Amino acid sequence: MAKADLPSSEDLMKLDNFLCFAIYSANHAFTRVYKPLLDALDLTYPQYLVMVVLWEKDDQTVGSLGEKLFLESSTLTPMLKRLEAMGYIARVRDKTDERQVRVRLTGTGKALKEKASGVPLGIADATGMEPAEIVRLKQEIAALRASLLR
Amino acid sequence: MAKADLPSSEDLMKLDNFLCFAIYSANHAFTRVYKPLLDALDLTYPQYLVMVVLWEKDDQTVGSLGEKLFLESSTLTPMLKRLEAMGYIARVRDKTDERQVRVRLTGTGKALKEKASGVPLGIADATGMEPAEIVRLKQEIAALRASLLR
DNA sequence: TGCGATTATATCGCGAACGATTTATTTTTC
DNA sequence: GAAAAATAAATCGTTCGCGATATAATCGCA
Repeated sequence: MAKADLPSSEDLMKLDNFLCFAIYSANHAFTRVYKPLLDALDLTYPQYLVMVVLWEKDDQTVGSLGEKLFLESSTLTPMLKRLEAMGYIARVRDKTDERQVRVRLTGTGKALKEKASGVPLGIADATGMEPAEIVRLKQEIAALRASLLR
Repeated sequence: MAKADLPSSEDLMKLDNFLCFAIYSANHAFTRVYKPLLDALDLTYPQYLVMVVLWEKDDQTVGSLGEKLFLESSTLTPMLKRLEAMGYIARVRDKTDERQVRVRLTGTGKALKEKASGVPLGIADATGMEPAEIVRLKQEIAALRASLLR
């Protein structure tokens, strides 16, 4: 296949032409780049994403976190228990609707935000991309996600 | 933040501005889209990727598969055992170098390629993107992956 | 030749991630 | 106002994914 050509029908079955694999493997690559930065905070990459959502808006339900992160309660519940055991968050049943669990940052959890403040720039640096380029690519991929979930 | 602006320093900590999260969540979205298509083949999405690599070139070592898929032997070994148990592949020690395990398609495994032939178009369809656009985005993300792993 | 270093795969423990199901609570409906 | 439907989390079983380590085979070199 020449550089500018579209994949032929047999090329459709080659891994290197898979958009999904590019995303799959880029996701793993991100996880690796995050690892050393997050080790200092005692967070895994998915745990860090949860903390980012809570730093943005404290006191959210499990469902609300799940909507923002596209995760199920079956994934979040164990993760949140770990974050609670580490002392970063507290999980409390909502008094007015006992079905819901509200997730709140502890003092330690709030304080962690400062320690994490350098992470985004470290990551941006590792991408080797310009800020504007990052924003554009991010938007394209978010649009793709929306199409896939439609 | 206005649409065309770059993220300000406080915006850097917002999930919606994370390129990594766009990729992370798009990856999950792909997994969901693949699910119904792969159920018919009795394959998970990562197992399907392994089969794609083998359909492209049969008789590869675990290490060779790992290089192409960016996966460790600790991930591949159990996956390959499952594919073997399903009868799609065979795992045999290399006679000339007993450290290596060669992974080969069985007849059933080869035949599965036909059954899977419609999958790529089904996925392409779900992206809602034009072929040329898919190729371009795939290349950009592959380049990003390369930067991250540098 | 033989022994230390390297290489290839496997094993183990842990943390995601999901679908299916369960439990508990709230809301709806009759 | 009680039974039925809906909602929110949690639980369970399975699969991925990795790092650290183990095991086994091969290589390098004195």
